[in-house]
Amino acid sequence: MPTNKTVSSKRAAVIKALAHPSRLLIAEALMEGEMCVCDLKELVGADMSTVSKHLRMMREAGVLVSDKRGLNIYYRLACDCLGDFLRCLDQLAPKKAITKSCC
Amino acid sequence: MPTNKTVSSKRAAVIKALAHPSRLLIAEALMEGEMCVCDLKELVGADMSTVSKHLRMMREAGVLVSDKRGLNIYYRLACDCLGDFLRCLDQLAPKKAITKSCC
DNA sequence: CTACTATTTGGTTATTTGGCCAAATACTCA
DNA sequence: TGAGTATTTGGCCAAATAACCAAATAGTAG
Repeated sequence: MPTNKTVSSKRAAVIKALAHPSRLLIAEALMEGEMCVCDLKELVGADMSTVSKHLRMMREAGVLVSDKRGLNIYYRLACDCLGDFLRCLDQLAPKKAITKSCC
Repeated sequence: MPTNKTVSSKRAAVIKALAHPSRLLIAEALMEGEMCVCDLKELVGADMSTVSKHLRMMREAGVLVSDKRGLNIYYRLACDCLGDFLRCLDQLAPKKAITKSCC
């Protein structure tokens, strides 16, 4: 039986695949529909090799699925739960200090 | 107006706060209710200073809220959307290879 | 005030990450 | 076959991360 720590590690690896500005930008764009690497390169504005490595990481984590058609490789999201999660996160307010229970 | 990239960066910073085995373990534990640092130290099994730094990061990202009572500082989750998201992620299957469209 | 407890902060180190460039693959089309 | 296009891989370097230990801080209780 898997321990709590094992489960958390696996989940964290998936979450890490989304925890980078460029990778999240890619995931957000793919919520609208599939895109090829060259489109994503334009979107991110980085070297194609860099984008390719991000995509590989996301694919290996199970977040993305790829599909080769013609000259291009198209990527799309493997799950549809991202939107709800992001909407929820957007409501959070970053804090710097420790909140005291009283005032 | 914020650009897509700016939005993604802010969101990614929040997600990053969850993208570490120990930090996710902490977040999962806090889904059951608040805990103090010393409890979380036992849970994670790392040096208290290490745990404290993880907690600080999560708090600054807005994921956790802290609350000092008596000698202890209690942490709890700032949002309740984690459970649904994790259930969704658990359905993903990590892949190594690029999937061909045909067979 | 002093000792004690819980937590945070600072310093150091080893590891991981993310970026670019250049080269290698893989595949299509003429 | 050979050129051309799309993508991945390998190498390298700078920067960020995460761990521990030791020391500082804040607050409580005697």
